[in-house]
Amino acid sequence: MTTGLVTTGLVTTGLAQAELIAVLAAVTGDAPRVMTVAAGEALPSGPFTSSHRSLQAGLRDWIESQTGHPVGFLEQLYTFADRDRAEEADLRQISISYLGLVREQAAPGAGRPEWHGWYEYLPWEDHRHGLPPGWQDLVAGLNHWAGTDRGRVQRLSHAFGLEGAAWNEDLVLSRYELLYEAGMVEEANGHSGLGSGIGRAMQGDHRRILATGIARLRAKIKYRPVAFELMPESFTFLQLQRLVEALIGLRLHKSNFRRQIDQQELIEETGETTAESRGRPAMLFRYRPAVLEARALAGTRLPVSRG
Amino acid sequence: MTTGLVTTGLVTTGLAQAELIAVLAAVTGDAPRVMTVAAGEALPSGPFTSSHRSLQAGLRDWIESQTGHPVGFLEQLYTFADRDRAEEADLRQISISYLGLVREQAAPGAGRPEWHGWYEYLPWEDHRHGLPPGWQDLVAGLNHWAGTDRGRVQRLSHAFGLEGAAWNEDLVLSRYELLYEAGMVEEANGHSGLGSGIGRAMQGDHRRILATGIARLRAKIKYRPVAFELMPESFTFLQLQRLVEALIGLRLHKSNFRRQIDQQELIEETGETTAESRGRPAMLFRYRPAVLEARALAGTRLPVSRG
DNA sequence: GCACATATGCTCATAATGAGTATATAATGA
DNA sequence: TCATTATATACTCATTATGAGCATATGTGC
Repeated sequence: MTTGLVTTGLVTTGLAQAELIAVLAAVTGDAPRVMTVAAGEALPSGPFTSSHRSLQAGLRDWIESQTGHPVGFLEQLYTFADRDRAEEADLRQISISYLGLVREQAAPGAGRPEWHGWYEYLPWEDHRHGLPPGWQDLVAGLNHWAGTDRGRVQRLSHAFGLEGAAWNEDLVLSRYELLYEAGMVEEANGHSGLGSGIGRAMQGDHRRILATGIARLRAKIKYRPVAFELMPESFTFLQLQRLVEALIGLRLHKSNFRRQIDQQELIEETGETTAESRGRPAMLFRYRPAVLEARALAGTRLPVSRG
Repeated sequence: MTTGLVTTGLVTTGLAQAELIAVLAAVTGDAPRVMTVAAGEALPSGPFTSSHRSLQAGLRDWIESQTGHPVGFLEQLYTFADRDRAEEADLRQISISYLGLVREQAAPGAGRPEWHGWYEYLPWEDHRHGLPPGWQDLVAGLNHWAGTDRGRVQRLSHAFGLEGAAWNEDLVLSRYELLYEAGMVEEANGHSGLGSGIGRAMQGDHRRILATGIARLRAKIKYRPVAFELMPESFTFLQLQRLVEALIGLRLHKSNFRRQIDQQELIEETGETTAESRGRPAMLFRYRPAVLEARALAGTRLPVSRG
């Protein structure tokens, strides 16, 4: 193959150590969870070679064997190679990360992978009940770091919704990176282990990868009906709403949420109802996969000229 | 590091051959272009090792040395590893692809990389002047392939805007993949080289990667002001519009486009005007990078409850 | 029956969008 | 000079989408 990059002396050989890392998400009740290993301190990962035909296929098989449930949705997140911890000189570590959605969590029998709540690791991301605990300190710490630096102040305002800016739930990664820069997460200080940082730490850059996965999911849920990958077969409107709220970390307006789902015609009544809680029983719905592709990619935001 | 993947016998070693592939885009007049090597038959690529601190930094340096212009925007696209052409058994080929935006194309002196129009490779993607040439044959070929298969017919309708469905400019990759499945691009037939397929072929899966890059750019332009990365310092409204039209392959409504740009406050007048063409001279504008982050991420499409 | 709780439906002001029309300002040439 | 042409810029208006609040329906528990 003709390559342009070689001629510049950028590289000599392309050998690298390849690794897969998975952000596996599930939702239990109103708690979004992620699959972990190492007692909740790492995302599941492992080296990658050619025993499977494709990255995706291998990962899918593995996840299904681990969780006991099929992976509805599996998407590549990002490939990291910037680590300083290249163990051998001239041999690069490449980590390919994936986001997967699982309908239910496996029974945690026999030392199997554990599931932990997202917001243990990123507590500042949950705004469902107003400002999350520790918010004052967090903002104070960030402001101290920013000082009078115009650029830093602006980045903070934008990412954390300060000074009149609105909170944008999608900016999960920006927020983590700012906290890292500000030295307010444990990982930034070489895992000093003093419990000094905000939220529970993870090994290496795994918490950063988790943030990448959550950011992707929060963005995706707005134009693709991925939420149904996490729901049971039939569900009520409120269950669906609670799930979406759990993922994006915000409360939604009830009847407007209904209206939006309604007019997209993504779901249909099963005919049955629930009588679980006290109030009026809710109708049960099921997802209509037939229209999946056709709808759900609505908003273009460009003034396209028709005719 | 504790790994979960190892225990399942999925892998034994993680050694792989790593390669970088770049989709570099520029726009000349109203023609979007991509940088190529090998006489227009391949995207620039090369092996990757650890002589640079990060993937991104190395690629950036290299691009700037090649094009003579700084890369305004550089974003990872996708990592491919599913190729069957693993040259050595047990040694995986991993290709990490990037999308980069360049303001001007380099002077093509001395056998340097060439720039070619996107739509040479993907002619069915340009709908600025109505249906592109060869559209009838393309649809006929696809329909022949689909036959009476419900699934295929629906995928075609969705991706190509047939049977009442609207054309969605973002579905570049889906369209290429359908054409590949239908055997209507040369790459699907092992590069028979008969000129049998639609559009100009590329080596390996490079045309697929190009489609991935265009898809990403078309999607991104709707919520991030990336178009300015391709514009000169000052420009008129119409120039900006023509550029966006070139990228998305559609015509836009003039005054609505103005209004949308206007109310986002992304640009400001320079005070000068052009007198290039016959009509009334247009005002010149410049981009306002200060508000870049703050605006431009408008549409959430979720009924968030405020207060 | 009554209080309560939840589900579902309706209204309404405001904003965003798609489409079209009107006016302004230049070059060009009879 | 002055109509013609071409482009730029500014308004208008119907339709739809969105955010917010209120009203009604239908169950449980006592």
